[in-house]
Amino acid sequence: MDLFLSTYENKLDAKGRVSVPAPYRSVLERNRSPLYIYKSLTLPCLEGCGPERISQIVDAIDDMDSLSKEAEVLQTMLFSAQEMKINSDGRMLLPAEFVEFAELDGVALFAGIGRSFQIWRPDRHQQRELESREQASERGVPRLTLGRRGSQGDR
Amino acid sequence: MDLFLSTYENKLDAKGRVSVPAPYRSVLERNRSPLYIYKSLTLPCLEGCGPERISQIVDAIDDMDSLSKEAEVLQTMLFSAQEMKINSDGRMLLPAEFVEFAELDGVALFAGIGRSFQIWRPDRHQQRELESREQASERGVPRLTLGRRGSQGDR
DNA sequence: TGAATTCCCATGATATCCCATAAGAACCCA
DNA sequence: TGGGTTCTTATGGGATATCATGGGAATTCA
Repeated sequence: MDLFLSTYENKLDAKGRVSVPAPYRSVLERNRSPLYIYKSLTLPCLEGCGPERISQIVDAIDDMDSLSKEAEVLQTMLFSAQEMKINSDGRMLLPAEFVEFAELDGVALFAGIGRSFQIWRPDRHQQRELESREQASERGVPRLTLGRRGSQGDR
Repeated sequence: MDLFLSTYENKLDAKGRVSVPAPYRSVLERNRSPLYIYKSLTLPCLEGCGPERISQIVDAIDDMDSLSKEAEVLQTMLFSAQEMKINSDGRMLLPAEFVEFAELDGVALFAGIGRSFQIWRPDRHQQRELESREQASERGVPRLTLGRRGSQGDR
C-alpha cells in the first residue's frame, strides 16, 4: 500500500527549490515512478501524483469527443502538468508559474491525500481544514462506505 | 509514458524560426518520430504530433463513408499537415501560412495535451485556460471519478 | 543575382549537479 | 536509562551544463 499521507512543511528557497518529503520520495522510488505536478483545477494549490493518474486523464480524453468542452477542461490539467526531476538531494525545482499560482512564499506545505498529494501555502491550508471541519459539524459527515471494492459489487 | 505536457513560450523570430521545447523534442527523438503540424479544425491554433496520431486520423476517416461531408471535413486536417524539419539547434521553421492561421506575433505558446500539443498565440491561450477553469469550478471536473481501471494500473 | 533557407557559432539565462553544513532521528552500547 | 555516535534529511552556496535565441556565413533555388 503505497500512499501519500500526512503533512510536511518544507522551505522553498529563492531558486524555487523544495525538498520532496522523504516518505513521498520513497513511495515514488519504490514504484520507479516519476513525479508529476499540476495546477489544481478548482483549488488554489498544486497537485502531485504518479504517472497512473496522468494516463487516466489522457485515456479519458481519448474516450470522449476530443472537441468537447469537457475534453478541454481535462486538457487544461495536462498542459499545466510537468514531470519533475528530483535531484540527488531529494529536491525538485518549482517553476515560477507554480509558485505564483499557489502563492507560495518561502514555505510549501505538502498534504498527502492518498494516491496524490497537494502543495499549499500553509495559512491557506489551515483555513481550508477549518472550513472542512466546520462543515462536518454543521452539515454532518459525508457517507463513507468502506466495503471492499471490486470483489463484491457494492453500489 | 512519452507524453507532451506543460506549456512553453518560445520566441518566433523574423525568419519564422521557433525552438521546439526540449522536452517535446526528446519525446520525438526517443521514438525516432518526425513531427507533424496541422491547422486545428475548430480552434485558432496549430496542432503538433507524431506519426501515430496522423494514422489514427487516417484510420478514422477510412472507417467512415469516404464521400460524406464529415469525411471531407476531417480530410482538411490531413492536407493542412506538414512534416517539420527540426534543425540541429532544435528549431523548426513555421511556414507563413501557419503563422497567419494562428495569428502568431513574435511568440509561440506550446501547450502539451498528452499525445499531441497545440501552438497558440499566448493571449488566446490564456483566455481559453480561464474559461476552462471557470467551467470546472462552476460545473465541476468531468467524471474524474475514474475509479481504478483494470486491476493494477501501473504501466 | 536576389531571396529564401540551411548551417554554424556566440551569448546569456536558467536549470542541473555537486559539495558542505546542520538539525533531527534512530541506534548502540554500556 | 543515559550518553554518545551514526544516518538520514533538509537546506544553503557555488560550479557546470543545457537551452533558447540572435546574428551572420554558406548554400540553394528560381
